[in-house]
Amino acid sequence: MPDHDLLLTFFKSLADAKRLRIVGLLAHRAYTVEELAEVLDLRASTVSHHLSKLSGAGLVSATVQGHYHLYALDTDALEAHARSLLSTGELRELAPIDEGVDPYDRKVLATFLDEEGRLKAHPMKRKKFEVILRHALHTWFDDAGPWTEIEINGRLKALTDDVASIRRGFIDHGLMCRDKRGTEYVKS
Amino acid sequence: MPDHDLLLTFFKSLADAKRLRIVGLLAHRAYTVEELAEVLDLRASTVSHHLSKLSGAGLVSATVQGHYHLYALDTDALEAHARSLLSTGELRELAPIDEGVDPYDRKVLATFLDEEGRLKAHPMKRKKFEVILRHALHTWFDDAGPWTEIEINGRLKALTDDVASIRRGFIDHGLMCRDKRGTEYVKS
DNA sequence: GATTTGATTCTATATCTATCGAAACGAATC
DNA sequence: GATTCGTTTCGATAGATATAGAATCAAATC
Repeated sequence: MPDHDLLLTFFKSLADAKRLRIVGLLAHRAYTVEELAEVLDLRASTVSHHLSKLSGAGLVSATVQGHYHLYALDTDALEAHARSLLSTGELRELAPIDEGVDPYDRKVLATFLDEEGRLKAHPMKRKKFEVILRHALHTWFDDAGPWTEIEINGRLKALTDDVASIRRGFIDHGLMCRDKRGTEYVKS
Repeated sequence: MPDHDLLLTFFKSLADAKRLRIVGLLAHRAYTVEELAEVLDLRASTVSHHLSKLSGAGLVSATVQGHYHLYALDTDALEAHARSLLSTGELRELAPIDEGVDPYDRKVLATFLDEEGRLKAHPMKRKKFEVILRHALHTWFDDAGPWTEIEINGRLKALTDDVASIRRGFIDHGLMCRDKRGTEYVKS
């Protein structure tokens, strides 16, 4: 799970009054589900739901003890997230911005990529397709290479399922070429 | 606004993917509403709504600049909240509980401790066992710690010969936790 | 003053989620 | 094995909220 989603589930898990109180209670000692239900004036099923959210964010964990499930706070996870809020550096990584990309390219990318950065449609115009190609090359092939076809396909999976079109595009548009034996690819 | 609600609005304000990205973007530089709308692919009115939430939590603030409203991140507010997550002490204040020996506890202690204050039997009920644990913690571990396992065993000898059960109970019930190296114990 | 531009407010809607009750489940007890 | 007890899962519902669009507002430009 990328950094962004990790932080998001973290915040979502704490964005509820009852769950905040649960964390507060668990900061004192471990509780069972029914104990929490009693204190919070909720049904056990509701508390269970809250605990599953907190546990999904890694904030609490249960140790099964015969009949009971003892829920305890994981203070380390809390600290880890808190620390990432203290550095603006980490915050910046939440929203990487493409410096150096010129306005036209940015516009094209915004049009053809969705929020996850996946290809929404194939640009018909050659010029726009090349913007996509350069973006892909810069994003997933920043190392020196060479790469096998399998390797290339694997990396491009993040962009689109139609990896072949992109791979062929790299060749056709002169951004990559094959080595002598034709088995491996390298940047031109 | 009490501590609890402050933290709640803080978490609610960040419990949204778009708002997290806004914070990430503002960590780079200040943005206007329409700039953000463009980048996030949202209407200006929606962005305005998000910014009002963030501003309600004190995370961003706008400086009016002629035509534009320049929104900037308030890193101090972020740090302040992050810091409160780092101390379990502050977390406990989220859910104050009434310490003090209540009648029920006294009854349990009378049942399971003999005249010398030694454990007559192991309570089967979890709740009663915890009464014993809290009593032991309060009686023999009033100092700050940390303690080695040997030290803990020594002190608990006054309570019972089966020191291991109690020591394990401290951990399982969230009253103590181990330090990083796992060699020493400290109150949670 | 009229117009334009950027931002906010208001209203409506579609999605999400907190909550409950019922059912299912697993472990301990009878 | 049947039962009980604590927990989780499922289905339904009511309340919250993210979003868009229209209307409003404020400042700058004409």
